[in-house]
Amino acid sequence: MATIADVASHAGVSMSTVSYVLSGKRPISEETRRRVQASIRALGYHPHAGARALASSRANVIALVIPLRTGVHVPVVMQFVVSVVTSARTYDHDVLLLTQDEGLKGLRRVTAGAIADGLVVMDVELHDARIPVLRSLGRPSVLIGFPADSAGLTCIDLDFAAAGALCVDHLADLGHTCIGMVGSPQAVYQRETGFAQRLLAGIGQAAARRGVMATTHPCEPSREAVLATVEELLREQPALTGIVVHNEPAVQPLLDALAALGRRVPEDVSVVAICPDELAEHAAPRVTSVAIPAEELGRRAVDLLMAKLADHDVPGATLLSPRLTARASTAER
Amino acid sequence: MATIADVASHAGVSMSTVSYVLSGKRPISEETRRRVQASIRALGYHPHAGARALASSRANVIALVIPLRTGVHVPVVMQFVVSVVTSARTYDHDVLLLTQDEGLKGLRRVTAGAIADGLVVMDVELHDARIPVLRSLGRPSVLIGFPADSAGLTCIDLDFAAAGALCVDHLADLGHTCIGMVGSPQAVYQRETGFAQRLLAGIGQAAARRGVMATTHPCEPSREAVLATVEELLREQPALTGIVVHNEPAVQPLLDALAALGRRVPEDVSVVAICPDELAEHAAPRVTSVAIPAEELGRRAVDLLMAKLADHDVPGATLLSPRLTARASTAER
DNA sequence: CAGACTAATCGAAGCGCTTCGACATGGCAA
DNA sequence: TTGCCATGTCGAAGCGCTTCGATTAGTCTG
Repeated sequence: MATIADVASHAGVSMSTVSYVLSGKRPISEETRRRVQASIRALGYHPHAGARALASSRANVIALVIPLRTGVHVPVVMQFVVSVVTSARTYDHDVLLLTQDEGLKGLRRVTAGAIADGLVVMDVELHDARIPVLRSLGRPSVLIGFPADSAGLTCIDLDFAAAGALCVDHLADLGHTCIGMVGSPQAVYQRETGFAQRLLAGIGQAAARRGVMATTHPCEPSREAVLATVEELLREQPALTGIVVHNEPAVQPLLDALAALGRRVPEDVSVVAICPDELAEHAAPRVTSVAIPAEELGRRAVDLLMAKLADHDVPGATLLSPRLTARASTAER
Repeated sequence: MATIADVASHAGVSMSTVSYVLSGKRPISEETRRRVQASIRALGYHPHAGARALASSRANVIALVIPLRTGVHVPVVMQFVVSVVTSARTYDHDVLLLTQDEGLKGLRRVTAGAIADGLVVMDVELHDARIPVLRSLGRPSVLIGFPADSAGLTCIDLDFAAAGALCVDHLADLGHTCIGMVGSPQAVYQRETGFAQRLLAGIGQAAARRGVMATTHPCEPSREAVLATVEELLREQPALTGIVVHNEPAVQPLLDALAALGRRVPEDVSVVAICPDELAEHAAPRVTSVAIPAEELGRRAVDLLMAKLADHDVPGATLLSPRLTARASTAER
C-alpha cells in the first residue's frame, strides 16, 4: 500500500504539500498540484482512513440508526437507508449501520470511539430514551421524527398533522361527510410514536373544521384483522363513504376487504392512503395517496448533519409539506 | 475524551498493560486486570477507533454491499442487512454500508483506505464485474450467491437447485403430474442471476426424474401481469394442478388470480412458494414454502469472513439445504 | 543450585496522516 | 530602498494506539 510519503517522494515534494493538495486547505501552485495528482494516480494511492481520523479527529463516517420493530414498513426504511448512504457519499462520507437493539450502547461506542462523526436517528418516539443520551454525546445528530421535547435537537419529518388534514380535506372537497381511519398497529400508538399521533390529531382537527364525522381504529396488518376493522367501521358508521389508511401492508387487504363486502372503490367508498407512491401505484385500484418522502427526508437529514459538522447553524425543526396525488380510489360522493 | 494514557496513570500501570488487558494478547494478573477495568469504567474510556486501526491495521469494520435492483425483494435484503450487522457485532465489528451503484470504486476505496477489513457482497451475478476486482483487492470477502467461476472465492447461498427439486418432489409426492412455474421478473434472468437459473435447473431435473410436466414463465410483480401469467399457464397446460412461484411480491396476487379464475387452492391447484417464511405465513391461504434463510445466510457469511480475517481456512463454497414447510396451499391431487 | 522457563509488566518505536509555524521568494506600496 | 504582505513549500510535532523486545521475579527440572 502506498503512503503519503511515497507519493511525496515520487512527486518530489514534502508530505505536507501532498496533504494540502488533497485537502485544499492551503494554496498550491497549479504545477505542483498536477505533479502530485499524477503521482497519486501512478501509485494508486488512497489515504489511510484510520491515520486520517487520528490526525484530524474526523472519521468521515456517519452512523445511521435503523428501526427494527413491528409496524415499521421495511421498504420505507430501506428507502431511507439508501437515500442516506447516497447523500453521504456526495459529502465524501461513509455510513455505518447501527440497529436499534444495540440501543444506547451503540450510540456511545460509535461516538466515544470516534468511529462516526455524527448520527442520523430514525423512528424517534415522543419519550425516546435516546434523547438525553444524544444531548450529552457531544456529537451532532439529526433525528428523523420529533420527540416530545425537541429543544436543542435537530429534527426533520413529514408534517403528519398537515398530511392528515390533507386527506380529510381531499375527501371533504369530494363531498364526503363521514369517514373512517384504518390506523397503524396498536403497538405503534402504545409506544407513543409522534408521527402516528400527529396524523390522528391532524385528521381530528380537519374533520372538526370541515364538519366531517371521523372515527379511528388501529389495525394489525393481517388480512383478517383488516377485514374485521372494516366491518367494524361500517357497523359503527353505516353512512361511511371515505377511509383514510395509515398502514402500508394493510392497503391492498383493505381494498380487497371492501370488495369482499360488496363496496365498490371509489363508487361506494373512497380510500386515501398515507404510503410510498410506489405502493399506491401498485395497488388495485391505484390508490390516492399522501406520499412518505423517504428519499427526500434521508437526503435532507444528511444535509443538516453535514451543515452541523461544518459548524453552521441549522434550523431545529424541519417539516416537509405533504403532497397528495389523486388516483383511482377517490371520487365525488 | 479519556485516552489510554489517562487510564494507565489512573490505574498506576503502563499504557501497554492497559492495552493487553483490553486485547488479552498477553497474560495479566487478576488484580491488575481488575484495577485497570475499574479505571476504564471510572473514566468512561473508549478506545479511539482510528488510532487502533492505525496501530493494528485492523479497523474492526466490515463493508456490506447491498443490491438495489428490480426483482430483488426489499424485505429479504433488509433481513440480510440486519443479520449481518447483528452477527458482526458479536465479533466486535461494525458494518459499513455500500450501495451497489457506487460500484467498483466503492470496493476499492473502502479496501485501499483500510476503512473496512473485509467485504460481504450480496446479489452476485454469474458474470459479475466485481469478481476480478474482489480477487485483486487483497482483502478477504464473502459472496452471497455464486458467480460462474468461483475459484479462489468464498461463496455461500441457499442450494437453489435442491430447493427447486424439493418443490417438485413435494408436488409429485402429492400426485401432481403437471405443474407450472411463476418465476422472477425477466430482468432477473437477463442479468444472469445464478440463483434464479439454478432454481429452474433444479425444477427441470426433478420434473424429468419424477415424470412431471413442467413449464416456466418469468413474471412481473404487478397484479395484472400475474393474472396474465396464470391464464397463460392454464391455457398451455389445462391439466395443470400445481404451481411453483419464485417471486415474493407475486405470491398473494397469484393466489388472488387463481381465486378470480375459479380455481380453489389447494383443492384444484396446489401452490408452493420460494419466499421468506413470514410472507408465506401472512398469505391467504397460508402458503407451503421453501424458506429463503436470509438470517442464517447473513450470519454464516459473517462467520466465514471472520474466519478468513483470523487467517483460518474456510470452505470455498457453502450451500445451505432448503427446508420445505407444508402449509394450507398444497394438497393431494 | 545452575539453567531454563513462565508470568507479569514496562518502555519505546512507529502506524500514516494533518497541521502549525517557519522560511523563501517575489511583488508592491511607501 | 525598505518594509510588508501574499504565495507556495517544508519540517516536525503529535494524534492514540499496538506490539516487540527487555526486564524482573518466581517456579521447575535434573
